[in-house]
Amino acid sequence: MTAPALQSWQSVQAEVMRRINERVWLPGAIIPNEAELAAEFGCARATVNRALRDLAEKGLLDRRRKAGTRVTVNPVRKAILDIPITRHEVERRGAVYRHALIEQQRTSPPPVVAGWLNLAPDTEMLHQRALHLADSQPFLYEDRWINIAEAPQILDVDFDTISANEWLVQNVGFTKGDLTLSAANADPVEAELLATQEGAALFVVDRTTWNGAAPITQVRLAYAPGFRMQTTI
Amino acid sequence: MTAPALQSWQSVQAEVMRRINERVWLPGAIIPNEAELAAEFGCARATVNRALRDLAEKGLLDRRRKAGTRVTVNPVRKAILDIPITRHEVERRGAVYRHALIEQQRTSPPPVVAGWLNLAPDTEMLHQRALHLADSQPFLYEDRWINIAEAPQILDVDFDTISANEWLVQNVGFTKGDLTLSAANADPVEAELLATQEGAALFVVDRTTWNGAAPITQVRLAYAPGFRMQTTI
DNA sequence: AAGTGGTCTAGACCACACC
DNA sequence: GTGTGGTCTAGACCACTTC
Repeated sequence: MTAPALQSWQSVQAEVMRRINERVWLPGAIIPNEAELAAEFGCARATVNRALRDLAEKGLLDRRRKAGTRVTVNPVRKAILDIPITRHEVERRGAVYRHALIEQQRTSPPPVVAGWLNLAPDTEMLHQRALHLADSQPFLYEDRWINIAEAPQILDVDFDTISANEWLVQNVGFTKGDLTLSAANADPVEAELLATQEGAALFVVDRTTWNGAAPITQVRLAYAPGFRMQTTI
Repeated sequence: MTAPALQSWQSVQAEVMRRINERVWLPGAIIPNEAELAAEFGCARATVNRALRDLAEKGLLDRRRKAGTRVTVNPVRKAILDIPITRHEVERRGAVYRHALIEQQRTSPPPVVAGWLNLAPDTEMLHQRALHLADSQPFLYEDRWINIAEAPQILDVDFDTISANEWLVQNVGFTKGDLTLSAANADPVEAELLATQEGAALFVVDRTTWNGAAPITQVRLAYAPGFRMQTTI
C-alpha cells in the first residue's frame, strides 16, 4: 500500500520532524533531496522546499547547495523573544499602566554611551530617567539617551501623555537594534525607585536601536524583582 | 519613466520596508493588496507574498484574509535568542570548557518540579547538580531533573565524558520547550560554587523540555556574575 | 562539470473574514 | 456573496558548492 499524499507543507514538515525525532534520519545524516521527497510525498518540490527551509531556520536542518540537507548534530534551538512596548507588557498582566518621568535634561552622554552609539562625546542628547508602574507598583526603571538629531520632535512631546518608549516606536521606528540581557544588584537609587532593597537582583535589559546608520536611542531597563521573561523554544 | 522591476523577494521587502520606515505608508494604514503590488513591482504575486509574509512574521505588518494588510501600529519586535549547548557557549567565548558533576541521585522531585512536568510527585527521576567551567572558572551552575522513563539510557552515561545537556540534545531531542529568564540573588551554595558572594545577582534560565506530551527534563541554569545574553532585534 | 537548494513565474483553488 | 491572503503546482532558470 502507498501512503496518502502529503499535500500541505505543514504535513510534510510534521513527517520530516517525526523522522528526525524518531531517528529514522540520524543526526548528521544526509536526507533525500527535495525532488526525491516531493516524489515520495506526492507533492510539488516547492512544498517540500517550504517545509525544509522552515526547519532549517529553526536550526533542525543544515542545508547547502550541492551538498544537500543534513540533520543538525547539535541543534542550536532558537527562542523568539517578543519585545513589546512597556505599556502593553503591563496591561497584558492585567494591571493598570502608569509612567512617571523622574528627570529629563539635554546634556552630553557619558563616554561609554557615546561610544555605543558612535556619537561624538560632546553631542547634546536628551537624557531621561523614568519609572513605569503596574497598578501603582514600580515595574520598571528606565534610563534612556535619545539622539535629538534623529528625533527632533521628541522635544515637543508631552511625556505625561505618552512614554518615550511608545512615542519612539510609533514615530521613529528603527531598522535594527542590539539587545543585552543580564542581572545586576540594585544600587541605592534603583532600590528606592523600585521599592526594594539595595542589592536585590534585578533583571536588566540594555537596548540600542538604529535607523540605518543613525543611532536613535540607548536605554537601560531595570525590572523590579520578581520579573520573569517567558517564551517557548 | 518607470521604475525597474523588483524581481527578488528581498528587493520587494526592502522597498516595502522603506515605505513603512519613511512613512509613505502610515502606521495602521492598509497597503495595496498582493496583486496590485505585484503589478506595480513587475513580479509574480508569490514573490510579493514571500516578502510580506516575512515582514508579518517579524511583526511589522498585520495580515488578515479579506481585511488586507496593514502597517502594524505598535510593532512588537522579535528578538531571536540562540540556545546553544553550554559547551559551545563556552568555546565560542574562546575558553576551554570543562564540567563537573557535583551530585547525582535517583529520587522524587519536589512538588513544584513534578507540577511543572505533569508527573506524579512520587515518580523517580534523575537529579543532577553540575558545574560548567570556562578556563577553570565557574561559568554556570546547573540543577537538573531528568525523566528516566523518557531517557532510560541516561543511567548508563559517563558524565565525565559528556554533560547531560549535550547528551540529551544529541540522544533525545525535544519537540517543544518553555524558557523563563530571570534574575536571582545567589544563595550560599550557589555563591560558593560560582566563586562569588552571597547575594550576588545571577542571571537565571529555567528551561523545561518536552517530547510530544512526555516531559524530558527540567533545568535551572544560574550563570556566574558578569554573564550577558546578547542578540539583535 | 554537475548536483543541489533557492527562487521566480503563471495559474489555480481554497479558507477565511467581512459584508 | 465576495475579496483577500494562503497555498499548491509544474516548470524553469539560477547560484552556489562540491567534485
